[in-house]
Amino acid sequence: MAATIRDIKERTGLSLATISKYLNGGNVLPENREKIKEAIVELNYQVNEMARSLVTSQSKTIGVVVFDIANVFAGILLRHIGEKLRASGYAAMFCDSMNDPGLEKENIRFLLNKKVDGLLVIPVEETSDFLEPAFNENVPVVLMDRSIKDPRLACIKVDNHAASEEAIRILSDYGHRKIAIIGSTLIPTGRERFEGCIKVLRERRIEIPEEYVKLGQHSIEHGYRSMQELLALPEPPTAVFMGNFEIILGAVMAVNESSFEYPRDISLIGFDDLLISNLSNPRLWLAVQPMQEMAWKAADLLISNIRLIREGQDPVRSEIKLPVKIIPGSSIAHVSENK
Amino acid sequence: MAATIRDIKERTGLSLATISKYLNGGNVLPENREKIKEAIVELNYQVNEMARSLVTSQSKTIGVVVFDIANVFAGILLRHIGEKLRASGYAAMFCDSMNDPGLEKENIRFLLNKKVDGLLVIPVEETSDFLEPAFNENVPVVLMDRSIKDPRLACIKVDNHAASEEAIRILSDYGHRKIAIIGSTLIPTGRERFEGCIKVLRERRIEIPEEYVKLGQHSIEHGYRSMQELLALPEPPTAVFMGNFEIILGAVMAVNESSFEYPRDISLIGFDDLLISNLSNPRLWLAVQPMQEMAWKAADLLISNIRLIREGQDPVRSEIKLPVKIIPGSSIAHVSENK
DNA sequence: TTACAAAGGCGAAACGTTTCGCTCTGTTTA
DNA sequence: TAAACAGAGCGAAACGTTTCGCCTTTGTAA
Repeated sequence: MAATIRDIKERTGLSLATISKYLNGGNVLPENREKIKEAIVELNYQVNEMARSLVTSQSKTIGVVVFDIANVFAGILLRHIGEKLRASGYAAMFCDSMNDPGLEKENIRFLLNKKVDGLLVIPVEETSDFLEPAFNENVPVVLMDRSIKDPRLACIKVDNHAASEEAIRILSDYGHRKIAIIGSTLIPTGRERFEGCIKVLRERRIEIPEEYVKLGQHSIEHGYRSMQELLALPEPPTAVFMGNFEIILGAVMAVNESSFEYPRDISLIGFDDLLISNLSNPRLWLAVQPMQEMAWKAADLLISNIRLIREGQDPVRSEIKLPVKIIPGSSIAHVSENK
Repeated sequence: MAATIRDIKERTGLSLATISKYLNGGNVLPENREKIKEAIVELNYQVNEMARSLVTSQSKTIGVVVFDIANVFAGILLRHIGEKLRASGYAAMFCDSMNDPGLEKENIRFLLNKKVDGLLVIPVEETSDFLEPAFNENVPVVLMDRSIKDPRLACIKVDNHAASEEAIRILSDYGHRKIAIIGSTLIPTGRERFEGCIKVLRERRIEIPEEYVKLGQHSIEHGYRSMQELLALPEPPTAVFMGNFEIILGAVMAVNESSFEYPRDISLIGFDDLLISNLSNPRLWLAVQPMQEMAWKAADLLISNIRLIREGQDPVRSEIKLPVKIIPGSSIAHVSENK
């Protein structure tokens, strides 16, 4: 049905080798170049990527495995990944791990069978066992957002620790000493953020009572409930650090429903930009992650590692931590002495 | 490097044909079956899908094109699509159209070149021109959520019109006659919902002043601003219909920040479930879409059409409208006579 | 014991490219 | 003027499967 390179051969009288050379950008006499061009148009010829893949053993396809595809953070990352890969001629095959390590492992196998040239992963699992098949088949892997300790892995992430240190420092500089944290230690990024907070609180000798620490899921629900509980305390905090997008959403919802007003009664600073940055009123102080940069760097690194491996060289296994920018808002108030 | 079917041949003394038969579930003597199984394990053999694709001319890959991959609605649909395709041995290649018709058109071409077996599309464009290349190459297409008038297309969507009719009827049954609508006529689903509302309002002879109609983007921002404006009117509405998830998010945010309380001062009903359903307090009345059913039906239909085409039969081009369920909440109050 | 059918196995061709090593032609260099 | 060389083209092999038509074996019924 579809035209092949052989049909072009018939039509132009040239050899397969020459036509292939043309298709791959090699040197061909101007005269023949024209002939081939013409034949391609007339026959509506399209390269059969399957055949090409078979012989080059490159599928020009990247497997993308995300912890939760319905998550906004993941979605935005996916957008930028797709963009970048596409520009380099790669297609993206996605698999959703649904926060399930078992499924994640299956995803890797599935994609490896589909002969992806490389893997881009935002992992659920915290050890690298599930990536063993990829290592065995010499398929390069680049992690995003969440790193795993393994010398065979490269990772592009964000400096969560430094950013949350900075956030707490800001609250403290405004005079706050009753600081609560709503976050999660269930995932690595959450832990890093939490540890950053704690470090500065220790440094500045700010006590943090147990009831000011709200650790749970990175979910709207956790943000909402935690904020409600904090506001209901006999001695509520004067400032709250909110560990991610969903938590912010829930927590701000809770504040708005309550009799508290921010920043008058409570100061807020949060992690992740995404949608709400220019919407909430008053504007929130936010630690915003360089989503596009993270995605692009990861895609670039993966593609370059694929090339390196093909050329027999060693791939680059660096862990890169991108800086997080803190954007000022109007959600933090100075604390008067007596508070 | 990697083991091939030939290595298994060497090891077992069987022919390629027999081994292939085994791999594809054909009948093989128990004795040989064991031999092959053993060899596969020892050699760590994996079928090379590229070679298989070349000869069967099936890539076992579906192209999925979404209007905006960072959109929560799209994300949830993607999750269910991936799930279903996966279970049938198909991989999903995603492309993000970023709400850009030009990019959408490119996406189709790109995926067709990658030799996908079929296309699943939530379209940006409202005419089918951009799908012409798929029709030419006889690649089946199933639309989701948003239909396009073209006899060559199948579509699985939701009965937006009926659902919003129902929603307005409920508000009206509670006695409301000052009903505002925040929605969008920029996309087909938005228009269907809007028309459903209008139909019932007409039927029941409920006047709808211009300032009660807020049409814009399906965005948090539009919901937020519109609700603010509605509440600031000299004669604000007693009830508001909110056209989608993002609008609900923004609108509820605006209500919570205001001095209004729902349902006391204003009644609310919204379209789309997604995240907030069991969170907002008081609970919202919501029209929830059967996301999983929509995704699964679409994937099933596409796969079955792929089979039909391969067998030389005509694919099924139906447009299926799934019913939307309205889930009661506590966000609607009765209106007293004098209002 | 023969005949026959069914089951299982086999060799070879096919799928549509890329690539290696060779040849030919014409031009530059010493 | 001969030697060296670059540019362009070619034929054939290779990539790793599936599948077609044919052959062999085995078991069963007549």
